[in-house]
Amino acid sequence: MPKLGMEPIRKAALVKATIVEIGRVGSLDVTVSQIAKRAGMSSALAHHYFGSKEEMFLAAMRHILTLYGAEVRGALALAEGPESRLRAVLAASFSAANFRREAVGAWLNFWVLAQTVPEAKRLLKVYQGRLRSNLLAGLRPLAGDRAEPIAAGLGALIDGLYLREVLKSGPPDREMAVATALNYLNSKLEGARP
Amino acid sequence: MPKLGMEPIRKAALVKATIVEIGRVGSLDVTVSQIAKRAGMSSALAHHYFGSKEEMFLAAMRHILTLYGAEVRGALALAEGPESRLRAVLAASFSAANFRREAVGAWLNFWVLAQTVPEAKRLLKVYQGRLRSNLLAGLRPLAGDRAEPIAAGLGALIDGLYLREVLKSGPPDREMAVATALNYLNSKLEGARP
DNA sequence: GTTTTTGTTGATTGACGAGTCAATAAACTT
DNA sequence: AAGTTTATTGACTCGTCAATCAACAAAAAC
Repeated sequence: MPKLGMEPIRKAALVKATIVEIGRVGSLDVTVSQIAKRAGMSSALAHHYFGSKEEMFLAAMRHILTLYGAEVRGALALAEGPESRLRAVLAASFSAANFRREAVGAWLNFWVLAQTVPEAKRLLKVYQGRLRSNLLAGLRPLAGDRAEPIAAGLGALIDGLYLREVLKSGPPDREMAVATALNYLNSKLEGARP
Repeated sequence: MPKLGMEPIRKAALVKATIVEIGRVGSLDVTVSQIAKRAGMSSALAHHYFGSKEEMFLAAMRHILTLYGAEVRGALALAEGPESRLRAVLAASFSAANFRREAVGAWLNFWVLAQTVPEAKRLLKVYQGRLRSNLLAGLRPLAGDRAEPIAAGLGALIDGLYLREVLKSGPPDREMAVATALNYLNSKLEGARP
């Protein structure tokens, strides 16, 4: 029965299942068995491939971060000019894939994880750094010196919009989120233009 | 040895200890024993007064919310005119008491709790509603129709600034947080003034 | 064709933790 | 003084869960 080359497949399934389960349960109190079951294998196999629950969580974070990074890079590739680039970053941040309840719920819990697990903290900082530099690249041509604080504010605003999404009942409202962020951006940029 | 009328004292000690422990550990994975120990009693007594761990968490949330509400009300009482009121709300949100690592860490974890426990969700919504209406009261005279979206954005920004505080190493930077929020406010209001 | 590597799981271990209980004691009531 | 209420805890129950292990199966290597 055992086919070879299962490792990457199993790992991918586990990562996906981890995110789903965390999103579903709404906390990190997910058992390895739950995750493994959803991924269609025994909990022993999950341990076999990842060694520990924590490693599974970290792999899931890396995965989300990778997806997000790819999405941003893709959107950025099509954009021309600073304004369009900023818009691209926002669009990616609130894309259907990233802004769905499941992912947002997982995101929140990774934030909690970052309080305890240094590697998780590091990963979140990577995300923050990337977001910051993406925003700065677009902002500097438009706002010069004032780019820095604007980027900081916008970054916090994005995270805050994610946070609020968690509490909302009903379907995610990407429109609103993007509009709020763009709005912020515009009122900031108006001040710097003729 | 047993003095009477201990209930409120014990409960208060437990609530305080709950917040401290959640902030210290950085997650909701605190044992009742830890909390009780910090509050100077046996875990059995903690159960005696609160019945369950969840009730303790909720009491802790209510406590934080009460403190925050009192702080806002106090600041608001001294303020005159819409602008001053807005400033007061921001100052209270980032006051030394509310913006210390411990409280912020607990806050984040309550957000997680809200995903599972309806009463926690309700409490958080109360907070959001209060913040919203406080902001609106100050904003409407200054921005009219545009008050609504500005308040939504500002609310999310405040939550986002809290969130980012969690990841930061080093001491909390209230100055920066207030400045960022005020900055947001100003660029929003400029558009609405002559 | 035997050995090694890779995949897989059921069963088990060992720890830990929420909640309960019985027992003890001091204070208040009558 | 007898009875009741309030305070308090150590010991115990019961469940859960991460992690390990022994064993089995199939492919690959030799």
